[in-house]
Amino acid sequence: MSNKPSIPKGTRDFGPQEVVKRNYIFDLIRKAFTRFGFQPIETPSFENSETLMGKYGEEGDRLIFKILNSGDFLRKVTDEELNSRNAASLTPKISEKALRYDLTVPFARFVVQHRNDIDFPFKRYQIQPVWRADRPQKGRFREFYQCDADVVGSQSLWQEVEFVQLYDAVFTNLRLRNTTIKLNNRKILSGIAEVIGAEDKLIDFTVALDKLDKIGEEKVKEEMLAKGISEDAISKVQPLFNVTGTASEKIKTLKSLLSTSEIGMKGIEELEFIVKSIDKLKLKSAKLEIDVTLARGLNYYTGAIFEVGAPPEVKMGSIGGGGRYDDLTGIFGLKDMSGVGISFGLDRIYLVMDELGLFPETVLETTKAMFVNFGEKEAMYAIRSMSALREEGIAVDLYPDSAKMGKQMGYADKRGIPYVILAGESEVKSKTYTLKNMKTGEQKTLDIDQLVSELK
RNA sequence: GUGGUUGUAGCUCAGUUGGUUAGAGCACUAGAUUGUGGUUCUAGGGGUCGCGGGUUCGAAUCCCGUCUUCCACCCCA
Repeated sequence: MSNKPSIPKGTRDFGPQEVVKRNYIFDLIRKAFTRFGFQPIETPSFENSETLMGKYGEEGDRLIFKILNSGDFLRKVTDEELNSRNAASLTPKISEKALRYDLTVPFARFVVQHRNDIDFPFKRYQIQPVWRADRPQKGRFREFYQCDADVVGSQSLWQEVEFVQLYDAVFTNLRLRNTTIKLNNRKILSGIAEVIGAEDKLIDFTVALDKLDKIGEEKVKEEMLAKGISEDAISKVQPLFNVTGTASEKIKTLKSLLSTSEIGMKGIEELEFIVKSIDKLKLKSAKLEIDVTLARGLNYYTGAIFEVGAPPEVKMGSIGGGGRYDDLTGIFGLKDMSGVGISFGLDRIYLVMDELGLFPETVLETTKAMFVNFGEKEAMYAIRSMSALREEGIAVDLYPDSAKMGKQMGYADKRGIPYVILAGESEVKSKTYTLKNMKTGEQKTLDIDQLVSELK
């Protein structure tokens, strides 16, 4: 058993049932993207390292899977470089490619590279796997799918409004109720930092604030102090720790807190527009909630920030996120191209839906009916009949060997095939079929037209 | 990257302070049942106890290393 086969940690095999269920989610997301006017693109699994490196912060660089150069990749490395044992300086010399870490940065690269062929505003969607050299844990894998929709080339806040509706549409179609779309704005966070005079500590401040509902007010303050934010500054934003009530009450609190900050007020204005619009339009199953502690995500967000929380009865991190980035393509040399986008975490949505039993039973019924094999003549009759059924779009199968009935029935039962068709000597003679419903045990004799309409 | 946890049959797990030939349930195969599955009964196959090393007369059991699983932190979908 020393050669027991295995797969790398954080990766998974998917059996037929899992793939069918995953495809169910993929299909609904893809349909929603299409209905909202997005067009599909795909980018390579791996990019040039310089495209990815440095875009996700230091932490992100560590989590990017690097691909070793082909051939004699150590030839050009000097002894000195090798002996220095400095991974950061050695890595670019032996690895020039890396697996994509998300879909947003490759998309930015795509936009810049194809700018002359793209009609702006450009609405694209992309459903592909990404890889992170992370340590796996619940809902966290090293290979997972992201389903992204972004718009570039428009600063209109209607995009944000539409993205909230898109989230709502997808989760409603998945029958995933009680999701929470948390909304914040980077400008509000900048405004807060400005008010307390700690602009340079914006990241530290927001990272600490983000943990509020997890570790509590006291611990957050402790962390802020530890990061060098003054006690005076913290007390200035005391109201921030208790922003409660309705959306308009929250906005009111924020307005009084940030009245001196121009950027902060701009952020509130944007937030208010989105909230008021959604209020008029109404959501079907999701809940939109202002959350000023929402700060996670990539540093490139400059406006709205979204994050979707799973239904509260499931313990799971966020199942989606996104936001506006005014200058994403700037890093690739294309300035003033505002973008906004959202992402669905397919693998986590799957886990949540599985836990809540939200997959319709019918998704597993991939094959509708199976013919029992009675022998050569009968098999020919079955094959002929199957052609007709398949042309009608009905998925049917024939047990390949004329094994014992019990065995054939057991096979159909285990595969979850809902109907078995018995076509033996007498049926062949009378050009009929005995259709057995595996759930009820009920059987009836039908001709081909009746069979088609029964299985359709 | 830090801390903890896990690994015994295809699956879920027992296995005493180290002591003969490592067990159960489910699953699998065959039969009871020659045109009827999910229930039942009977019989059978299947494990160098994750891997490597050490201690010992003797290791699934103790020690070290390593890989893997799951969890928390960091960060994030």
